[in-house]
Amino acid sequence: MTGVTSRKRGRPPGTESSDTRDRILTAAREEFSERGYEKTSVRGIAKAAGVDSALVHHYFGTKEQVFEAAVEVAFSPALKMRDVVLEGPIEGAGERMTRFVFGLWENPVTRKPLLAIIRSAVNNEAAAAVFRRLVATQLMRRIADELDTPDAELRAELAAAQLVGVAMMRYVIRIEPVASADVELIIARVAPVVQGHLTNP
Amino acid sequence: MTGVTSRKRGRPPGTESSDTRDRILTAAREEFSERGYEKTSVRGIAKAAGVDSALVHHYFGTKEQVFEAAVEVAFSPALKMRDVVLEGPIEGAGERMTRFVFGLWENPVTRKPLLAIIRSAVNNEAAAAVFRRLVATQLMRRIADELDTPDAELRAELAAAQLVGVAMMRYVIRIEPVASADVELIIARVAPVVQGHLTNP
DNA sequence: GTCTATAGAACGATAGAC
DNA sequence: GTCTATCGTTCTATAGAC
Repeated sequence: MTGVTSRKRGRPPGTESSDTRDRILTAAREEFSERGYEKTSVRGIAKAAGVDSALVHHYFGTKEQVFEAAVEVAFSPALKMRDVVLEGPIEGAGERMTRFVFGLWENPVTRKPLLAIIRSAVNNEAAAAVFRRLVATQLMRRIADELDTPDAELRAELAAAQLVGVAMMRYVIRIEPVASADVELIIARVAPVVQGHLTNP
Repeated sequence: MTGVTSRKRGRPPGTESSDTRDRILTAAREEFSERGYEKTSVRGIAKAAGVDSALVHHYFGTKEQVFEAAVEVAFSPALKMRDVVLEGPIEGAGERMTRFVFGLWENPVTRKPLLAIIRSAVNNEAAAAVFRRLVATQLMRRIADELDTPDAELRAELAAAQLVGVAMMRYVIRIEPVASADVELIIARVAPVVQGHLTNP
């Protein structure tokens, strides 16, 4: 017997194992973010994680369930964004929102699930649903609730569209010069546009 | 002998056949635009065109060459855009550019190759190269040449990014309410933003 | 010009041994 | 918990008959 307390013996159900699960998730994020849903294979994830492909199915089930588990981490920072944007005067909401989004994209850790979602949502309906849930229902609608303008939801989405578009050009397709431009220069030009979408007449 | 003039006999080389080639191209555009590069199969294109898959290879070679032939039609209207945007006073360039782009997207015929390019460019490097050639080198750079502002190229690309972002939300991912909003309402909000990117201080 | 047939490879998923 | 083995499917691409 090990020197633990007097609870039930053995591992509690549902916690399963060591770090293998996390290694698979990390590998899955890497693969999905680089290749998108269709081009990523369960076998490729398994090889990158140094395990057998059957083990991936053992932990997560189908390929779609692996994807959902891999991108789930993108939701907590995204939900934080709502608070960040709404704390402080409305005149600064555009800049706070722009800075927050570029902060996520510039950080290699948070960038991966975002890339995975955007690369996959374009060709896969399940991933598109994840994208919609992330951008629209969870985020923009709540921000729109705080605007008392007509077309508030549409405005919030057009603001988001500017950010999504820059992300596409800079991080996904990598078109120059926007792909290599200093991020502060981009923020300086984009933040007023986002602000304008939210609050201009 | 047919009643033609006295040139060489038979069909000139390179023109090959009737309308089969066009039927394949139309089917290819349909498939690539709906599924993206990876999920589209040569067999699926062949079936949609009512021919054998080997015939597709016969006409175009590899799958990648089929793709290039299918999206080639997107280039002539895009090149026309440069002229449309630059004819007339610079104060109206934003609206002309916005109207032109939404005109392409709202027309089901021109929408298909655009969808094909954007759905494919996100996961396929060859398609990404097509996208870059279309958006950046052919279009935005030339428009930037006409602006005598600092960061002209970056400005032109941020303007394009707003349009790409709206296209993603409205036509690719289909997020509400922007997916169903009246196009004139969207143009009214987006055109000033595009104009601002191009000419604001 | 259009097809049949097939080579050769990769895929998702499962059953079951250890 | 981890792996071997394998089933059934689908894919690109080519060779070659008609």
